[in-house]
Amino acid sequence: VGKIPTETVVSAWANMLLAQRLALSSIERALKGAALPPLAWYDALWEIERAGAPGVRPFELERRIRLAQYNLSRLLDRLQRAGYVKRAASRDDGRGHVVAITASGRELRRRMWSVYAPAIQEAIGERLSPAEVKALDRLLRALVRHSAGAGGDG
Amino acid sequence: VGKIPTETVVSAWANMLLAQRLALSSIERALKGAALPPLAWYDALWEIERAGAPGVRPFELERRIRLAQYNLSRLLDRLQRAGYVKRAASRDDGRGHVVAITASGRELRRRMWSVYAPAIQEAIGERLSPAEVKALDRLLRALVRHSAGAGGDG
DNA sequence: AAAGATTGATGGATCAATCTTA
DNA sequence: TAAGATTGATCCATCAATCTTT
Repeated sequence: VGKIPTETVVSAWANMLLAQRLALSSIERALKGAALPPLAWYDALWEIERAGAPGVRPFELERRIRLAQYNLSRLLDRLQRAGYVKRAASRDDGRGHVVAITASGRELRRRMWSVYAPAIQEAIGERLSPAEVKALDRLLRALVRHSAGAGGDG
Repeated sequence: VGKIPTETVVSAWANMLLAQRLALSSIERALKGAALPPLAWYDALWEIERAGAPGVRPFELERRIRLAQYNLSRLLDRLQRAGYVKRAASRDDGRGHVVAITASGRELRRRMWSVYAPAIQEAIGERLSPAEVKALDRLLRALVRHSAGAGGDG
């Protein structure tokens, strides 16, 4: 039997949904306005770029960006078709492969950040004082920390 | 030219994305586990129920739950087909209509809440102290407040 | 049998165009 | 012309099934 949340807990949840929806839609609008791909591409490219030259296994990516396996599979298809990543058979494990970013992928990631970063600043940085941002970061971190184990999508 | 966010601003944003993704997927999992429809149905039913007997215009709903017009139009189609809402021509305005909840719609909303509420408690209430929840609510409210005007989806 | 990954089918979200009345 | 609302086409997300290698 689950416990009932207080009014404040429900309010915090509702405001989190709303705040994120507002921020996300303004960020996506900014990206589209600059003729750039959606945010999901950024997340994937960023993690793949961080993995460097050896590349990264899809199942690793899956955990880092919290995307279901089949979902990631098709996102990688699109990124590959557009020339932003390359797939190569894994030496260690015959079942899988490794994904690496290309030069144009790095370039796209950089261009996306030049739009994404100011949009984050506008949605968060300009609406709270530095101390408030720090407090918010701390509270959200606490929410994430305790659920490290729990599933993402699958 | 947009300003660059600080590290803390970016961190807060990333943790917000992650925290919400984790909470949402556990909530959706709980609903599915109880053979109930997705969260979007709850939001719509709740606002329609709040509107009471006279019903509510879709363009009003659109603003309250922040859903694009075409998106809402199809969600209402599904709710209507399932018998949870009714549409009727508007007396005041020949262009539009009003939407009202049915008895089985109210019943579904109530059943969904009995799963949704404990899931919110688990995701937020049990991970922060009451004082922390209050602080989080206040900060998120500030993020929302300043963007009251800005667009939702369309 | 389980892990890594993909695929066919289906439903939902989005864009652009459309329709009706204000 | 603009507001309220819907629809056809298309793209993405999701489910279930499948394939290969461990």
